[in-house]
Amino acid sequence: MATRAAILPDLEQDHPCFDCAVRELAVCGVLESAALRAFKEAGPTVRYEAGDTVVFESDRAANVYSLTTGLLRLSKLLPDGRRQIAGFLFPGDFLGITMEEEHAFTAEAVAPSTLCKFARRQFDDFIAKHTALERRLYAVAAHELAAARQQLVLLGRKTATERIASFLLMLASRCPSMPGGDEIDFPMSRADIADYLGLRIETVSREITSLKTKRVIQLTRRHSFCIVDRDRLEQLAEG
Amino acid sequence: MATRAAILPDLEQDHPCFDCAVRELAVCGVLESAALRAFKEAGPTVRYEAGDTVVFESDRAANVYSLTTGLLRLSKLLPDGRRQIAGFLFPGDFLGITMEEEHAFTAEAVAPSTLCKFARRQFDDFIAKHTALERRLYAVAAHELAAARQQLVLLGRKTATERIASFLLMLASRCPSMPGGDEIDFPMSRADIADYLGLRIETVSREITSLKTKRVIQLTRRHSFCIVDRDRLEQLAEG
DNA sequence: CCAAGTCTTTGATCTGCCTCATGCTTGCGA
DNA sequence: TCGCAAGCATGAGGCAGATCAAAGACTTGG
Repeated sequence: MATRAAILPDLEQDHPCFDCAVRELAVCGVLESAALRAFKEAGPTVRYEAGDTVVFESDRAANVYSLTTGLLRLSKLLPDGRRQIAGFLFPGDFLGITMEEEHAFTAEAVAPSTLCKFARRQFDDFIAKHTALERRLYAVAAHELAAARQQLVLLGRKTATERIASFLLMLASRCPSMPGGDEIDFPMSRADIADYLGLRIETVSREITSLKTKRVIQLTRRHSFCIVDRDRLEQLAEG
Repeated sequence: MATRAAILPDLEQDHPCFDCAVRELAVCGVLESAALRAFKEAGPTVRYEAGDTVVFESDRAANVYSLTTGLLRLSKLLPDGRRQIAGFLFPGDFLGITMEEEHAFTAEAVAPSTLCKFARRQFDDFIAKHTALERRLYAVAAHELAAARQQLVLLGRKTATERIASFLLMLASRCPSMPGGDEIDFPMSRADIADYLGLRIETVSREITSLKTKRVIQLTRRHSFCIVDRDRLEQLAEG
């Protein structure tokens, strides 16, 4: 995905973006040194602790964000308390894909997170001048759309076992494991997983136990696991 | 949504776009007469009958389309035959939001449909020269993303009754009824509805019957209905 | 106008996941 | 180190929606 060199030649070593681990992944990845400097000047770096709300659904969409470290969840609450998590945002992901006045979903930090924050007005002015960024944003939106539609297949047609297996494979592809190790850390709770997969926490717990018993995965700690039999897991994910 | 006048002053009366009923709704809505002429020259109008496949998942995404009349469904098939419909495309909708090489979903005609077809290469060249179109495409992608995520809430957390009620309200807002009348026509079968809502056809049929019995809706013919008690229907859709 | 096929409705029964209940584990502050 | 709260696991039983079965209701073609 990211093909250019990790270090921009003309960027000062003390610039906040200089050692950003996700610049290539993020929307900023398409910007040259000068454009990147101007871009970063448009907004500060902000930090949220686990559980904090970054944006609330129906709030005016006054800002957009680029997640640099941590994990966010995008969720919606029904009047009676039922919750659906529409997706998780990983480092490099963009928060604020909309042309509407209000946010449609709540974004909360699942783990301590840092984000680059931009006023939407300034952000819009900026992309109008930088076509590459505009195209990148479209690519990101198209990619998110395909991912959301893929999740529709999971929620509409997959069994509990298939959902859990699919979820673990997604984690494996998105959560970086220790170099050399194959242990995958994930900060979300069983409740988050349940609300993402359209299940109840008891079912999530039972299915994970079942995969452990069948020696498909191994639970190292509560929030980390290893894939023991990847083929079998992929098989289980498809049905 | 569409704010400009319905008729472009400089467009010839015999131009295929002249009496296009959905030009304002479609991506073309942002183009001036000259740009629109150039745009339309880039691709022919094509027609598909009910059941025809417009694009197949995993096909190379060589073309993009703008739907002018009819109805399409976007679907995905699991290896064992389970099907999920990710969405329906109504006149004015755009088909081909992706930066990938391949289509992720199959698009089929639910009713006889006409589309403006564009080679993707030419389409990309064109949008690079017309910023307004590029922004409009981003707006469309963002809108579709929000709709898909809203559908995730339905599939993950709503009951069968809530799903059907939500679906009927969506139809009411998107299927134009006869002027003066409140009868809503929809061409999709019970199987399509079931695969869109993550239910079985028997459940769809039972829920529709139940709403009819409760005098919330009235079934005029198999593929058309009237909303008798809209407040109640909206109440049922939310839970 | 009728025959044959397809789509839809309705009924009876089954089952996967939910609900409710309880105990266990883990982490954290006193 | 202990105690307590929050999160997680596990068991028993229930229910919404699936599955199986069969009978209407349109549609199409001869």
